[in-house]
Amino acid sequence: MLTPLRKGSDYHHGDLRDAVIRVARDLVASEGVSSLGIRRVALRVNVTPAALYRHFESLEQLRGEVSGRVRNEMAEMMILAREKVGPATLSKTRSRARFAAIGDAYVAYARKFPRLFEIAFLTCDALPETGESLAWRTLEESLEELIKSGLLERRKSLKAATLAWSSIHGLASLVASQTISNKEYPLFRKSVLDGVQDAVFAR
Amino acid sequence: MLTPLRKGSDYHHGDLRDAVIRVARDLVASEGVSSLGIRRVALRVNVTPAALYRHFESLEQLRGEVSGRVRNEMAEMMILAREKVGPATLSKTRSRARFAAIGDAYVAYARKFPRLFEIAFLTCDALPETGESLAWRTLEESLEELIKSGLLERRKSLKAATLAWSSIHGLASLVASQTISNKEYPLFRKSVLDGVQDAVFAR
DNA sequence: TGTACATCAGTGAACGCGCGTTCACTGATGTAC
DNA sequence: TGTACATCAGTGAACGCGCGTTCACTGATGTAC
Repeated sequence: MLTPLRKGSDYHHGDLRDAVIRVARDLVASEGVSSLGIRRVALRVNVTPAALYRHFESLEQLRGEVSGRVRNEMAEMMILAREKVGPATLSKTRSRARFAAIGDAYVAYARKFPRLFEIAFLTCDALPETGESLAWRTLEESLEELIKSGLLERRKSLKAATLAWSSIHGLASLVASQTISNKEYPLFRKSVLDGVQDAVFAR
Repeated sequence: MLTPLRKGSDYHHGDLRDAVIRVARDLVASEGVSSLGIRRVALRVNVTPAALYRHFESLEQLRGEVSGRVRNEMAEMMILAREKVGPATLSKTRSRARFAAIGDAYVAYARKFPRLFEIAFLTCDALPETGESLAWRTLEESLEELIKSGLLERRKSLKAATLAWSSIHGLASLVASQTISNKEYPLFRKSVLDGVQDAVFAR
């Protein structure tokens, strides 16, 4: 496992910072936020606890770093799902499908990795300084497509963005926390997707 | 502080179980989920740690108990807000206002007590066996009013419930996690409330 | 009304543990000459 | 090409701490007679 990336030596790890975040992510994914710890992670990376302090100021900062990485990961899944539908065109069907795809991917992520979804939106004291998130930018792009294809009026687009995000995020959160079960999920999914479209699309 | 409820003795506490949950709730509210602990709570209740094991099997169970209590508290706030609008009538305006009130109260709670909102929807291994929640029942009552006053078609009411809950919950969650700031909140709030009504109410 | 007794909610001490963080150190690496 | 040296990412040991849980116990309470 975890072979040093360069040379024969393993006194210097090579890319400890990245390895730590990756392992921390996996730890949270499988055992939950509260099981994230300096020593636990160090053990799994095969490194002394103190070594982590070369790369992170504190546990709190590591937590923030993981949170940020997960938010990015989510956005990447959204983009991937959107591209899988096909490239952007002016087609109404196409842009609608691409829009639905990013919402679905968001919820799918929360279903697949509930613990990661949890840490992504945990109140963090020490977040890495983040500008506008990749996920939000992806949503904006999608709305732009909807406008260009004539499905959405420009003046409605901000409302559309906020409503879409809130309701999709809520669905994801209820799923992740197991407040709604797998059995109830399809109904919720349909209601939310339809509802967003009812409220937002020009008809 | 925390005087014994009966008699002069303080060897027996009187109502330790309830006091523990109450204090645990307050601890979470002010310092977050991860600061909840048997010893911390015991200290604040002025009781030996071991005493708590007369009333709870484990920390995990106490956590679940707090989570349940908070969900109830939220529902009570919702009902209070709804009644403040005025009693149910057949008036369209009235039932719409009462509907909006419970949604607003839900989000208001998350804004006021973000840490409590957090624990209410945390994945818990040991939840107290709970039937249908009070909050959900309150939402159903409100939808029934909307139907009776002619604002909502019965066949749409399940969709209305799920959409309303998802989007309001999402808004609350984004607010609690500080993903959206106080400055952005009014826009989100209006978008969500309007959006739900657009998607759901007969026009 | 007074006494013996069962009940059981509390005490207090101890258990072993893993935690985050610090510090003086070491040794691999890359650079300047 | 070979050597001296600065750099700095790692080690290893130690710190003090607070944690959840256990156990044999104690003493207040309410009940039966």
